Amino acid sequence: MEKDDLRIVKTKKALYNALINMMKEKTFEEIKVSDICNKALVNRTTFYAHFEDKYSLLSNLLDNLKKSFTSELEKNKYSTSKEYYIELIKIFLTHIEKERDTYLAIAINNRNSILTDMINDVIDNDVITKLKNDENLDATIPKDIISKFFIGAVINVGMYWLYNSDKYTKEEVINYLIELIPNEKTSK
Amino acid sequence: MEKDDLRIVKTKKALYNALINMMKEKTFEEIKVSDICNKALVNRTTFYAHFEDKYSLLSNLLDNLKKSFTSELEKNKYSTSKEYYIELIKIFLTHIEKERDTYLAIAINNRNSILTDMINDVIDNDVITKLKNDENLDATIPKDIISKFFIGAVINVGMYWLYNSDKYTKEEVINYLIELIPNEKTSK
DNA sequence: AAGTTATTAAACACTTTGTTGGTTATTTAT
DNA sequence: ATAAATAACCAACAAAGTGTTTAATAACTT
Repeated sequence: MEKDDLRIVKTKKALYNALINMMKEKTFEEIKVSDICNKALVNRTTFYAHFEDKYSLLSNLLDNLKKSFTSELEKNKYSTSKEYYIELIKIFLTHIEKERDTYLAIAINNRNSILTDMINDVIDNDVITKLKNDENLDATIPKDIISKFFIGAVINVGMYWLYNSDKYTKEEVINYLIELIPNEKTSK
Repeated sequence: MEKDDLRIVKTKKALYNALINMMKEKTFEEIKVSDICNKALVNRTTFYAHFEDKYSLLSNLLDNLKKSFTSELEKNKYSTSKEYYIELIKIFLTHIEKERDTYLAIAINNRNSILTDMINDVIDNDVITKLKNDENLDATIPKDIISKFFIGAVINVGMYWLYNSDKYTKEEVINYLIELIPNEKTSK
């Protein structure tokens, strides 16, 4: 076993944490590799043994986030589109609550669209097939548009909530979002 | 007059254009000041005579965009929230259509949240006061949440449309968005 | 057409990056 | 508990990019 070597696990974790904490105070671009290493108490040579550069460090961090989110999403087994969206909202908000520090770092650094891309990657196929089977939904609006609309709205509210966790509880935000998402045109 | 000196106008424009065109092919971080200058046929010393660094160049570019968008928005004199939103959507899509190159550069570089911030800056006060006077709107959902929801959704669809201008016309996208925005709870 | 000022060119110190070779310390597996 | 393996450390390095300065040249304004 190479990857489970405690030293590797320890240094990688230290580097991730250092990056997250610094991103809460500085722009990602202002952060130098040596800054990260100083904060993480890791030698710069060691950094380069594990990551190509700081971009690779950030991208690995986001990959981990994506994996964690994906695995949480797989529990969503609702089939109708409305129920599916509601469950997705709950899972997403719970996820960013759990990983608050990381998401704050991303939000402060204006990298929200990375999240948009990530969530698109994760749910797009899933959502589109779900929407296909949903008879209730208004057929005049293309599914890809609906998906973008929904994802953009939820992420933007989610990121806003990060800064205002004291203003609204998670449950409140979830309820607001559920009320706001486009209703099926059942009358049609 | 200093600022109207043709040489200044010309070099600044050349630098802006060079940046926009390079951002369509490269990451902003990969673009070096000397790259911009080479493409713009401007000496590097001249660059530093006008801008602190490349971040300042980008930020000035976005300021210009913001000014142009703001002045277009000022024509929106609708008072009810629904009408206001519809007009906002039209103005926004027309705006990104006009400035397609710049927005594409921003979108490709994952800097969409800069737009979110910009639009929030521009309309937030405006929208909130409009919503205050709107009796039809469901009072149980806070106005800031509605605003974030709406802005996130519209920007995400707008950015998606940039990549798919051949798939949907502007008018189609506008109509989809109008159908998707949260309806007033007139029944309440 | 004269005066002003932006642009250019070359050279500079400085910071950050990414790499290398040799040494020390930690972990794993026997 | 110890030996073998390998990760982390340290110092030094070349290369690339940044931002500034100086003096000469070119372009614009009135």
